[in-house]
Amino acid sequence: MEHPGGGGAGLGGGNVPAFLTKLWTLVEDPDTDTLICWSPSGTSFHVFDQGRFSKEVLPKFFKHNNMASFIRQLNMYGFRKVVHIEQGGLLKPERDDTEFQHPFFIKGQEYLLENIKRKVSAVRQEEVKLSADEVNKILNDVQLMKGKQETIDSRIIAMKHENEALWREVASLRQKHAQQQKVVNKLIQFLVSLVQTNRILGVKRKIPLMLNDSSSRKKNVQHLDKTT
Amino acid sequence: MEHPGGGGAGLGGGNVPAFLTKLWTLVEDPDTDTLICWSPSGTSFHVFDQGRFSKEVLPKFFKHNNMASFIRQLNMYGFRKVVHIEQGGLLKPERDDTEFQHPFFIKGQEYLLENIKRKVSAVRQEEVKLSADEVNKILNDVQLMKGKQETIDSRIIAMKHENEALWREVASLRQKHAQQQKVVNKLIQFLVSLVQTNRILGVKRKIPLMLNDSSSRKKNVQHLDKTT
DNA sequence: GGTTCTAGAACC
DNA sequence: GGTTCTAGAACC
Repeated sequence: MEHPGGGGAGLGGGNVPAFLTKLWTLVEDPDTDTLICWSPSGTSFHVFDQGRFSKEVLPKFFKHNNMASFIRQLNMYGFRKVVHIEQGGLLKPERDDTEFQHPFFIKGQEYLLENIKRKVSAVRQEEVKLSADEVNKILNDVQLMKGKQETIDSRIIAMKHENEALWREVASLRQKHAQQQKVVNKLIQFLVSLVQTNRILGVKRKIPLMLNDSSSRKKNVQHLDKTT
Repeated sequence: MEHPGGGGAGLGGGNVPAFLTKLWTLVEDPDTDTLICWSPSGTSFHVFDQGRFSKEVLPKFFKHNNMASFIRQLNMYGFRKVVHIEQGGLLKPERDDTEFQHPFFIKGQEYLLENIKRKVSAVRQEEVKLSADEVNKILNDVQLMKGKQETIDSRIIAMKHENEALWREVASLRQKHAQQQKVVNKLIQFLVSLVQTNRILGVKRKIPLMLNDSSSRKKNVQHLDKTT
């Protein structure tokens, strides 16, 4: 069913595209050897006189008579034109001779045809399909992120400074507190001695102090001790 | 000097590319009318029998005898093939007839040739020339920046918390300091009254206090007052 | 998957 | 800018 075209060369096996089976038949056919045939080595084929070939041979196998369409198909299947080095204008006044080749199109190696794959259609792979507009959008985003990072960086620096100043103030306040505590202790010490003196003198007076009040919040900030 | 090819049709004026002057000459030349000539309306031209045309006419004007190269040049200059609707297989068994047209290629309007411009070479505009590899590199950079920003964000949050705790400790310490100051004041007040009492009793003693010492650093942290 | 017209790209 | 080989893309 997948074997259209009356090539009739007994091409079985794998699913070989119609173009390849037709091409094989075309090259093999001795009747058309004056226009299309294997090269002597069997690794390529020649087309002579494109004008006659396209008008007399192509229509028998394809739905057209254009050499360009034939070449397009060859390229689509990975065939490459064989380029010849200039022969310095020898005897032959240049015969109309075009040669094509494909690593899996070899005379006598019919089974290799299965390895010739048609190039995938041009439906883009989506991956690289980026318009200039989309690229600009990405670059714009990057620019925005750059700006945001600079903003954040300066904010971090400001916070760092604020933090350092706070640590200094905390240290200062703690020191101040310790100093005051010393003062308080000395005062109390002094008072005690004074009271003792006064007691000797018979003086009695109530002392309204709240010495324990200021040390009750100490636990709140213990986890802040600098460790860095 | 910029006028090669013996067109000789008296093409003066602007800098018309050689291909266009040659093409004009070719189409005008009555000797080649059986192979290439104006259409009856003069808005396009026909090529008959590509085989003979490419082998007999092209070499006389160009450095090749390939129809494909001729068509490539036509397309390069913006010519378009004129596609004909199928004539339902009338009398003519299809003559080898190809027609091309360009809005500025009009019979008798030679001066219009200057308006036909060769399409710019395929040297990419650099802007959209991005390989998948380069795109991936950019996307990778964006990803890295994203990660960096997340790191910074969490660091900012940590610093913010630390800062808030510090502000709380500063407030606490200030309050503690104020409390202590009250204590100290009360102690001093008490002492003063006590001393006065003692003076009455004839007691004399030197008081070794350093009350001014703890308030001398106050200016260091004045700029930290919270304003938010 | 086949056919057609046009364009890309390398080389000259 | 010209020539050549190959590919893109639309349409069938």
